[in-house]
Amino acid sequence: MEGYDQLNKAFDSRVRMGVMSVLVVNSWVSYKDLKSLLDLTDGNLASHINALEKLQYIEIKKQFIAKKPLTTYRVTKSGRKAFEEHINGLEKLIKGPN
Amino acid sequence: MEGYDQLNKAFDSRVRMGVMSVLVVNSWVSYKDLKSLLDLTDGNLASHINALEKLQYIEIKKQFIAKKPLTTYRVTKSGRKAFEEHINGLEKLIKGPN
DNA sequence: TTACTAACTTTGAAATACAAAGTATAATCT
DNA sequence: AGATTATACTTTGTATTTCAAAGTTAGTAA
Repeated sequence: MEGYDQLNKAFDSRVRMGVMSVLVVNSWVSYKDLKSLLDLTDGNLASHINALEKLQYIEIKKQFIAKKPLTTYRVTKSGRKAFEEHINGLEKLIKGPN
Repeated sequence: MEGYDQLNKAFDSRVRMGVMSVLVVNSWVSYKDLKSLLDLTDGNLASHINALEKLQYIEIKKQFIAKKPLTTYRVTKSGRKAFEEHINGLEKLIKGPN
């Protein structure tokens, strides 16, 4: 099974796939935007973000903008690498043998 | 998030991705082969196969070959469709906006 | 001071994952 | 005949994960 062992357990989740997919193409996306983009509850988003942060796949920035708190996220270098590896595995799996 | 809502929860698993990937390109693959291809324990493989069968994504055939039991699996039409939809979602996610 | 917003955290229930051990059936060995 | 082996599960039990709902905190606004 070519590619199978390149699949990363961290991305065995629709939500985490969604978060990473957003973050690999957009830098510093807000909590609110992620929540609405992926249509999640607070508890759910927070726990997935937490998991990705613990793995150091994403990085967090907290600021006040227009006098309101704004938390934003971006993917780290190793997060990007891990995600690419996973995608790579998926592509191999999907293409099949040939 | 283009593609995000095409992701199928049923395939939020390395093992089920593996099983489906094998089965979309090979018809009637045996239990034993799946187990060794994906390097799984019996309990684990059986439960994932069970889940896929309940969803009617795979179909099971039981025979005796060379006087030994042989259970084989193939993907169903709707399983193939569901998997393709998922892959489609993944591809959209991965390609990003552009 | 009360209400509101962003962003969490906590709690708890349900679902999922997984290994280890046990089971059923038929075949083969002694 | 009795024991052993192979395939393919099923059962059991634990650990992990997922998720919603409710609660929390800090700053802002009326």
